Amino acid sequence: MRDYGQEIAARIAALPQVKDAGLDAAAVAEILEVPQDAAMGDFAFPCFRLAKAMRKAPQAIAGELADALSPDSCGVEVVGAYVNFRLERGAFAAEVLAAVREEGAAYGHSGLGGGRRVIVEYSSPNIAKPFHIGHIRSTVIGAAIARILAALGYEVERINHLGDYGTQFGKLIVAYRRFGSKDEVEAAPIATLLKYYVEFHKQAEQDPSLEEEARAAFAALERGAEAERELWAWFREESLKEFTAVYDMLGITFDSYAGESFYSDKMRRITDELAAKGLLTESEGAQIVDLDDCGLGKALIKKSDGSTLYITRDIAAAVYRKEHYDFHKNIYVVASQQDLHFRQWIKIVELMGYDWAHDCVHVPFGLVRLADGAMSTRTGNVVFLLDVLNQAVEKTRAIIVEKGVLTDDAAEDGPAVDEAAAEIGIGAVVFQELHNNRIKDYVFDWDKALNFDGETGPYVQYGYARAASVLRKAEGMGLSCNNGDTAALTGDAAFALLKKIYELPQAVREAGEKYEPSLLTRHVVDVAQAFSAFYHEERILSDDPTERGRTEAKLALTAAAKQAIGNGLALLGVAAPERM
RNA sequence: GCCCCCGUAGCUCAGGGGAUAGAGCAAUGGUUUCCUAAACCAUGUGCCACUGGUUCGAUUCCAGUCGGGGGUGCCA
Repeated sequence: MRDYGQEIAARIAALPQVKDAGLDAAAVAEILEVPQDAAMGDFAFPCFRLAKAMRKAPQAIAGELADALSPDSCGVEVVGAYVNFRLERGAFAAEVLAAVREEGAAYGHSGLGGGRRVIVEYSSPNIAKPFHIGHIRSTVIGAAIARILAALGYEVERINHLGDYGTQFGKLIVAYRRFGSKDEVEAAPIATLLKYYVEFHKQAEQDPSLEEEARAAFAALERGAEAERELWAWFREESLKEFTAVYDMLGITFDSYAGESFYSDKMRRITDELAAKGLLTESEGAQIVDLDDCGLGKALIKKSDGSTLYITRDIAAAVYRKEHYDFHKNIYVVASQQDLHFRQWIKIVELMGYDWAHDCVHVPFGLVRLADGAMSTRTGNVVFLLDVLNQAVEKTRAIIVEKGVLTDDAAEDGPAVDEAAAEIGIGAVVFQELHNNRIKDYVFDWDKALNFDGETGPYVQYGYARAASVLRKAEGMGLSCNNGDTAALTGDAAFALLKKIYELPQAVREAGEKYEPSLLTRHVVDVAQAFSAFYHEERILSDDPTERGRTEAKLALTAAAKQAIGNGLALLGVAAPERM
């Protein structure tokens, strides 16, 4: 597809006045903007920056540039210090529709990545603890980033760095030995293990020696003690079963579940290497790397009892991944709380002499709170993800039944209502998670989570379903959506929609470059809003033979809007129902 | 104490040197003999936390202040 912004930038940059001012096409493209008010035009070039070099008022410069440009374009006008450009609407429509039709499900994708390998680590729950609403963030944001990068032509490796190691397992082992029961665990693994975990902390408050005992149990596990190892493996296996059910609901997959335990035998090498490179020093009986000079404090590598900490595991994991995958980028979708942790270990890897330290990227996100305070598995103040998903599905089912369209329309499909309720309800939860800047903290609110009006997943899905419905009817009427008279698409609503569709690939690219799925989510909302406005403003279907060319052009636009919305939703991991 | 992030409409949030600062929710009014009303249209609100600096121009960049959150050695 043509890049209109680049073309206009090139034309401006070719002008002698602009050349003399020292601006090349890339610099002009950087300055060129899209006016916030569409009435101003489609692209705008502000002339303020030329004022110094040309020693003239910006307004005068704008007039001069417009005069120089106008012989080969009719869509140029001057407003104040801006040169505004207007696209030729019919030709633009033909260009965009052809591109979407040709690229289909790959519209918005590109070869930017050139097949370079990128690791995305996400989700990474702690085994033996249930998924709460806080865990949805890494899971859903990470999966979206992975899909977006894959669409941009990177070879993506998805890693679930399971929290399947550490002192917490010492706690569980101690708890299980003190008051656990095998039957109870097997009946409901995560709920039971969580109960033990909570009970452990309650008892540890009375008897602090339990903490010591737990540390000892983990130290034994790390040494490879048979009994501890067996219990640990059992806990891991049982809880993984339950996680898989949630991932299935969300449609999320991984290429590797190599978690912390996977690196348990790869850490000796790291601590040896740190010592050999003179980075390790002893302090209060523990081994540390002193990063005070970089303003990063002191990083604890090895505890005084000889066991390691997660920073050592992260370094070992990074070294392993570089050797095993030879990544171009190694991306960690992990809460912003761990910012210092990442800055510390990435700095340590750099000090070890590995220049690829700079290819390790922490992609942080803000935390989820409840109205009555921080969520804590330990104290039981939690909202479970499964409950949220189920409630969203149930509410959706109620709406579907109330509306009745789906039950009548697709009664012969039988499970159509179940399927749609799942797609829409879960889609709503996922979509909302991807709607805001990931760095923002937020307070979980049931009413908001179950609101399906306005800028929400169901709103976007509804636009998609309506487009699908129009296209189904058109097919029944023997109308095509593959051609038509694009002069029918020069109305404001149609043109606004075309521009949003045209901008989708750029939104995908920016979302990938900034690891910020919300940029894509917002754009998909824009496309859906533009389609809704178009749908209301202009009647699409008509059986008038003299109107056929115009009707088919509108159908082509409807098909393109459906494709753009569908492609965007697919990258976000939200289903696109054909009916709702 | 020190470090990091955030502060924009009643609420939830976009925007991010430049043309009158935008959406959604909530509120009010309107739109269905017409392609799905989970929709569309209309109406109102802003010392863009504060103070200073850089700039032709700052809500946007820089410094400081205040407010909120997070982190800050034997959890992850």
